[in-house]
Amino acid sequence: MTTVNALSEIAALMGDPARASMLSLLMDGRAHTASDLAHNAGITAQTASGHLARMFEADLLAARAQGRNRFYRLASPEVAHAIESLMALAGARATPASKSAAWRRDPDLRFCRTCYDHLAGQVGIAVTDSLTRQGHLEPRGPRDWQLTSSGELFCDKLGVDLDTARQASSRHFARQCLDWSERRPHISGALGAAIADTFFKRGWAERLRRSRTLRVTDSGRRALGSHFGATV
Amino acid sequence: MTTVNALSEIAALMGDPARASMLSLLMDGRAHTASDLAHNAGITAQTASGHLARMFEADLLAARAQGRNRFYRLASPEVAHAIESLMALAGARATPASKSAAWRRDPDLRFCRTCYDHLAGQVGIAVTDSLTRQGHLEPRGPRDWQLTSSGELFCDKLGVDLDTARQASSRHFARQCLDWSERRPHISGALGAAIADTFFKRGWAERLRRSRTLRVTDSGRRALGSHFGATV
DNA sequence: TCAATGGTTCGGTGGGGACCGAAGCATCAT
DNA sequence: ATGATGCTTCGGTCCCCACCGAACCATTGA
Repeated sequence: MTTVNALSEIAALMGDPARASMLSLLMDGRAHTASDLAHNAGITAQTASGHLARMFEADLLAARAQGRNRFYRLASPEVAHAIESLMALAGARATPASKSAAWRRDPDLRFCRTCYDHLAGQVGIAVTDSLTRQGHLEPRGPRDWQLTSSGELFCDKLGVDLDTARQASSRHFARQCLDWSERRPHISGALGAAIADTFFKRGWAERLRRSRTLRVTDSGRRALGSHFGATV
Repeated sequence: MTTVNALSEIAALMGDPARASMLSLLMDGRAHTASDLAHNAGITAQTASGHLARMFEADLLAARAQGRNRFYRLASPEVAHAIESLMALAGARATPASKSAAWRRDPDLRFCRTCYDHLAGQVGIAVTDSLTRQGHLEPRGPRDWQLTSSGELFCDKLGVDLDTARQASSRHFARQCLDWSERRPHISGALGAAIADTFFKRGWAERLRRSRTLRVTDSGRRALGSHFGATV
């Protein structure tokens, strides 16, 4: 009886068109802002806020506040699995993310920029992905990474000033920072800043005017390919 | 867009407490009369009739008229799987305190039950674990298993009807089904059904009246020990 | 044929919840 | 400071739908 009630409660949450629309968007596995989800569902922000709070309360969603924004994502692979199995019943296929629309506006800023003192945008994500893919970085806690021994070697070879980075004991060493354009975490903290410094020192990237936008140089593109296996 | 609407419609159907109660009863894989389902859900016959018609229209249920009675059953294993995956979410949400309270009332259900047409609960997990541990079953893709050559031998020795199982080419042969009480996959699909049939045929387990709960016989316990190396 | 039983259709009622306007807080920008 | 932006809370309206009473149809058994 209790399990039946729980079943109906979960299903009822997914059964509202607005909430289903949000969940469907979140099926891309990334985090989206509350206003993004509201706009996509065709409802006002205050209505969406209520929906998101209810789904968060039911552990369907996880939330993370960053600045003025509040990012929501699916709470677990099990949630995605349940949604997918419901979609299978309807004979519908999972919708891949259509990001072409968002890509058009301000492409340079989305490509590469600073996030305070570290790299963000597609380049920041590419660097982070490369480090994790090669086993240089592994998760430590919910919002941090830790550098593996191979990661230390890699950074030394690259010329990243790890000693200075480690002296800033008051700040996180390898922090996850959520990227607002890519909606995925990139590396920040002392290590992220040290990596960005390396990019500047070696002439791989340079700041534009007085903006956060960065220009990736030709040698920078080559470096991204050779050191990080990224084609940008 | 259309796929989102379809998702919300299916979920909304499962989101009503009365309908969820009916679906939960039908999870035993058998057919039940409309009045049976109505009584179980605690609603009048005419209300239940409306619910059943809607779920039938949405292809969640299949119906068969026999005399004055009308029997309803789940339309497909996919429906059962979707319900099971929602139950997994609901079970995860429950706090340990209330969870144990709910399960203390029905420990047998958690121990052994049918999930549509195959074994679930601790016994279902034990069988599945044994098969993988002995190398009879190995992962194939994200949600399937495949039977190894030693697995075929093992099934033959056990008396599992593999030929019939293979003839059901429209359904998955060895599917992973997430168990809501154990939170781990057990084996479903045609092979899962064939294994469950073997348990019934050899008198290792028997259905309890009007429920998904199974009783494991003494010989069943011995068989679990000798064939599957499980102490239950 | 006439009851008895199982199931469905119809009409009216009531409650829950989805929705938005307005207002209140935060954070970021200039 | 001042405004702009993102998110939330509060209050009130409105609509959908679950529910039941009553009547109707179909099958069975006498």
